[in-house]
Amino acid sequence: MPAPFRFDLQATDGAARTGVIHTPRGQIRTPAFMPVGTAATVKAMLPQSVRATGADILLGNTYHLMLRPTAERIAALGGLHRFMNWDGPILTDSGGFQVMSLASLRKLTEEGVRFSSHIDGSKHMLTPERSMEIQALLGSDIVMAFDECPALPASDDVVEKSMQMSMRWAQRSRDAFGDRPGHALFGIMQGGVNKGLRQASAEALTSIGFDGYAVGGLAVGEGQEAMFGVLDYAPAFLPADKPRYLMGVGKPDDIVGAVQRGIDMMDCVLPSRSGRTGQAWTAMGAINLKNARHKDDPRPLEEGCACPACTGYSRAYLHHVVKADEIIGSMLLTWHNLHYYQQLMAKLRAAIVDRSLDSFVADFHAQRAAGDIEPL
RNA sequence: UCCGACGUAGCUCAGAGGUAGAGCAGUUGACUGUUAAUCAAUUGGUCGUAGGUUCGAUCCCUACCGUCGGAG
Repeated sequence: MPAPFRFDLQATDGAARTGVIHTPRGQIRTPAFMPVGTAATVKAMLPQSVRATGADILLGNTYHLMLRPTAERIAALGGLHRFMNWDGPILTDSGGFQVMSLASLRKLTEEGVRFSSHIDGSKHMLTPERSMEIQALLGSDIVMAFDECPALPASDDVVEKSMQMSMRWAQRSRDAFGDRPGHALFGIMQGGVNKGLRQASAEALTSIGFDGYAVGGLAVGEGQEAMFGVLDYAPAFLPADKPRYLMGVGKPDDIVGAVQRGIDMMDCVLPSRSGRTGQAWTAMGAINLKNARHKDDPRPLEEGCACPACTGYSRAYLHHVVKADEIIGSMLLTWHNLHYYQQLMAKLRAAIVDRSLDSFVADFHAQRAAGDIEPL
């Protein structure tokens, strides 16, 4: 009998919360940042390295894995955890985001989404039921309801129609998910930047009942101010005793702002992707290692950082390997970025326990405002 | 020494009788539920040198210099 999925809230500071999500595969300390491993790998990282940065849980992706190598193949090979050699919890996105990001390849109906594979053009149908089936085949610990994520800005009319369909899909996802002890199903709130629609979406979801609730449809073009505007009210529409997951966010200052507003979980490709494109995230802000000013700089990327990139290499070396397209450049910067993100989450959790979040956030912004150390 | 080909951006090369382009490199920017080791922008040139023909030459002609190949 697997341990039940459970969220224990431990402390709050203002709207911010810290706690632990218990799953049969381990605990998730919240607020949590979840590295994205779309195609059964966090790019440029070994799973044990991701673990070493402090990650408790990874993301996988229904859309990408159903196309390649296929959910059935992963199931036959023992499930996604075994397949990718990660024994901690995995959250899988339902494919809803790809409904938007691959818009040119799809046809959307009430039934679901018919689309052409971006890999070989083959035709596929993704529905709430099929998404639940795929995520079950993968063995996902936290399953996301199948939704539609409209790109913003969009008219209220478009956002409302989309949200209402997502709510019908949420019910179908709930029905199809069934009873799977030890596995959680999260609903996804939509509604764009419209408070009334957000509230209606939250009510629809809570009346269905989920193990956790995601705030979807943000960080899709609306800007930070508008996103924070939604987060000023949206988390309070959701049950306090369930995890709240802000999907696809974000930059470090987005994360800090989201945590302040009551978000418990986040994921983003940014630390891993920008690690492959030469950008490092530090307490002083973003540093582009491609820039020529690092060419002769013997200092570590970030003084005091315990990651391999900072303890073993100079900025000059990181600049060199990034410019030379050496694989270790992607490895080191991704590692640093994930480490930085996880350190940030640990500090946020500690500050909430101490009820010192406001001063932590003030320091966070002051350090970034102070900017990079002087070039040599 | 002779014959031939070629000398155009940092590199590899297009190009056309009316004063030049690409790719890469360089320099920047972007990246938010990953179609991404991706994408975008952008700085570089008396077109080997000196003459000649022409209204006009980098393009045609001559010489020279250089590189490469062949012959001896």
